[in-house]
Parts: sequence; C-alpha cells; structure tokens
Amino acid sequence: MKDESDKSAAAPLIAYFQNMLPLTEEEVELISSKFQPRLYRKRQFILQEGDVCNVFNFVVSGCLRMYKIDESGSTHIIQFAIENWWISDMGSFYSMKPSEMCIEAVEDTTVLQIKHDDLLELYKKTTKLDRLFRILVEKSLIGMQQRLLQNLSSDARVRYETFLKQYSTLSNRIPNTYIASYLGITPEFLSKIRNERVTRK
Amino acid sequence: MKDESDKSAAAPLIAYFQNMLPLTEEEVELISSKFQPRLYRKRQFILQEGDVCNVFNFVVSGCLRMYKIDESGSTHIIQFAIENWWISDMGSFYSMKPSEMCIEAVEDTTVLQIKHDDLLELYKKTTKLDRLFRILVEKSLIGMQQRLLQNLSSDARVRYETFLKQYSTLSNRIPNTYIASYLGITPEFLSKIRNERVTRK
DNA sequence: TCTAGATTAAGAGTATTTCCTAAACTATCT
DNA sequence: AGATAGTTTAGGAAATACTCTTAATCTAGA
Repeated sequence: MKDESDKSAAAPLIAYFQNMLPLTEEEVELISSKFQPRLYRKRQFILQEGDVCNVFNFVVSGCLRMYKIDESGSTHIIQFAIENWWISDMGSFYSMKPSEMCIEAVEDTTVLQIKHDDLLELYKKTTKLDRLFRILVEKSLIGMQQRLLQNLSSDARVRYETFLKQYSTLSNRIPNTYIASYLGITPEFLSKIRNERVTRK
Repeated sequence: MKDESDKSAAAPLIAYFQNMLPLTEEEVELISSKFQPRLYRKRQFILQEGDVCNVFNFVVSGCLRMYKIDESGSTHIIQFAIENWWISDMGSFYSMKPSEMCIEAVEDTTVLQIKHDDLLELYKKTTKLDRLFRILVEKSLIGMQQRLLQNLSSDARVRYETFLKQYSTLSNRIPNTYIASYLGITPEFLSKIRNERVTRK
C-alpha cells in the first residue's frame, strides 16, 4: 500500500522526465522509490541558513523562494520555484557545507525530494539520471544567465516588466515585497513603479 | 601523424576530465578525436552576435570574454574564461538559434572546440560525457548564482573587491574597461574606486 | 615615432532609489 | 467578529551611487 501511494506521488516527476527522455519501467521504479513527497505549509522552511542543503527539491504544486539575508539584514531572493521547477542550494548540496541561503514555502507547497546520498546512488545505478540532470541544470544555467544580463543592463522598471512576463502566473499570487526583493529594490519603490504603469495607460 | 598531434593537443582537456572522473582508454580516444584545437588571436571573434553558437569551448590558455551589446550600445560582460574554463552561449547552443552575444579573445587564446553535433554524438556513445558535463554545468551554475547574489546585494566597490579575489590572475592582465563592463559601471567610475583603494591604505 | 586607445582626474549633475511617515487596505488569528 | 499584524500605496525629502564631460597623461601597437 505504501509503495503504491509513493509511486503515484512521484507521477508528476515521472511525467516531467518522460517529457525530456523516455524512461524504462525499471528507471521509473527506481526514480519513484527514491523521491519522497512532502508537504510544506506556507512560511515553513525547507532549508534554513546554517544547515546543509541535503535534498534536491522538485516542486509539484505551490511556490517556494530561495533567498539570502545579507549583513545589513535585507533579503535577496535568488529564485522562485513553481510547478515543475527544481530548487536547492547546489553549492551547499554538492560541497555538503552549511548554506547561506533559506528556502521557504510561499504557499502550501508539495515537493518531491531526493536526499543527497540517494541521488548519488541513482547516478551510480542508472546513467539516465546523469543525462536528465545535465539537461535540467543546463536549463537553469541558461535562465540564470539571462537574469544576470537583465540585472547588468536594465533598471528596475524594465526588470519588473520582464518579471511580469516571465512569471505571469506568479505575479498576482505572491506579495509585492517578495517581488521587490527579487528585483533588488524596496517595496515602496516597487509601488511607485506600479503606480507609474497604471497612470501611464 | 595528424592523429598523434590532435591527441596530444587534447591533453589538457583529458587531464581536466581525469581529475573529475577516471576515463577508460577508449573514452580518452573518443573525446580526443572530437575536440579540435584552435588558436584565436587577440580581438578575434569566437562567436559573433547573430550567429548560432555551434561549438562548446574549453580554454587551454589565454582568455576569452562573452558579452552582450544592449540597445543603448553599451557592452556587458557576462563571463571571462581563462585556463580550464568552459565558455559558450548555451542558450544558442542548445536551441540552435542566433545568439545575442559575442565571444572574443582578450589575449591570444588556445581553445579545444567541440561541434554541437559531435557533442550530441559523444553523449550517445558514452554516458560518461553526460556525467562530466553535468558536473561542469553544475559548477558553472553555482558560480553564476554567486555572481547574481553579488549583483543584487553589493555596490560596485564590493563587487570590485570580489572580482579581484576571484580573478586575481586576471585583474592585471586585462584592460580596466573590461573589468568595468563586467562590474556594470563606467571605466571612469572604476578608476575612482581604484583611486580610493590606494589612498585609503 | 606616431597614433589610437586606456587610464586617471576632477567637478558638476542626475536619476534612481532609499528613507521616513502615515494612511488605507488585507489577511490571519482567537 | 474584532483585534492585530503585515501589506500596499502615497508623497516628499534626501542620499548615494553613478554618469557625463572634458582634459591631461600614459601605454601599446603599427
């Protein structure tokens, strides 16, 4: 019974993988057995600053945010993760050193988690995993590069417009303070930008 | 004779890979046969805006920079690549769409290049390549994430200090205009920062 | 040796953004 | 349902971080 429910729990992940690469029956079994579903309530922590990030998270539903609190106390959101996104502090995950980041649930969120050691074991057992993770990390890298470029070349207004396009489903689901923190500005200033947008039209 | 020279040319790459994961004799052969050495003279283009980025580059010696020119005409350097670094516009490489970036030699630079199709073929022939590229892309992603964090949370002074630490070998090898462009400021302002540093001590 | 580009310098200027205060609104908890 | 805490909007003053301009000096390539 337990097996059955776990297996069906991993269905969204299997679908996600199958969409990238066909999987054999055994691979489906193997992957399903290693990913554990877990529900986080709004504002619960998946990772806290100072802890080692020892799981890789695949978001089934809901929304997570990863952020860092700097010396002066302000938070900077590196990434949101919604349905079918991956999130983890890879630096900490691979070095097994304490993380400087927090990962927190923005809404009630279901994730599928794999522990560090289990992922390494999967890599050993089937090379398909190397390929899947290669591809998904490549995608993340491409996205990250574009974000960096944005930050280098655009002011807050343009960055906000881009955010609205890219995260259209998210923009009215999360507090504006989070968006401000993602854009690297104060909530008050975001409010001004929003006001400009409205009156301009 | 040709084979011999090609094989030895790939030696730095093989050493780099062996340092990550042991390779079999066949894998060494296979990889060596697909990577072509190429010399670019200072200011030569590896990739020009509008072209498809159809090679992946491993820098053996020298230095490359990847940058974008925005609408207003200013250039933004995304990345430098020195010895043992990888560089390519991955967005263009995997989508096979024209790139918005340029990659240019900052010094005379030797690279080992693999063509898009050859890399896909290697992925097919040996899954070891998936693993190697997974790992190296993961490293890039971690680095990129840190850079983004820097840009979100620090002013130009701090970013410059970080640059000096991270690229200590590079900082006195390349023009300051490039460093300014990497940091996202004008060369004049970088000069002020540098002046401050000196007088402060 | 000449020339173009790179670096430093310095002052004025600007724009983007923060900071502060405050009011209105919204969600959450008991 | 009412209280409380957090979120959003608003507005004006202020700061800072950075640009722009001009110009002189220095450096490296042809």
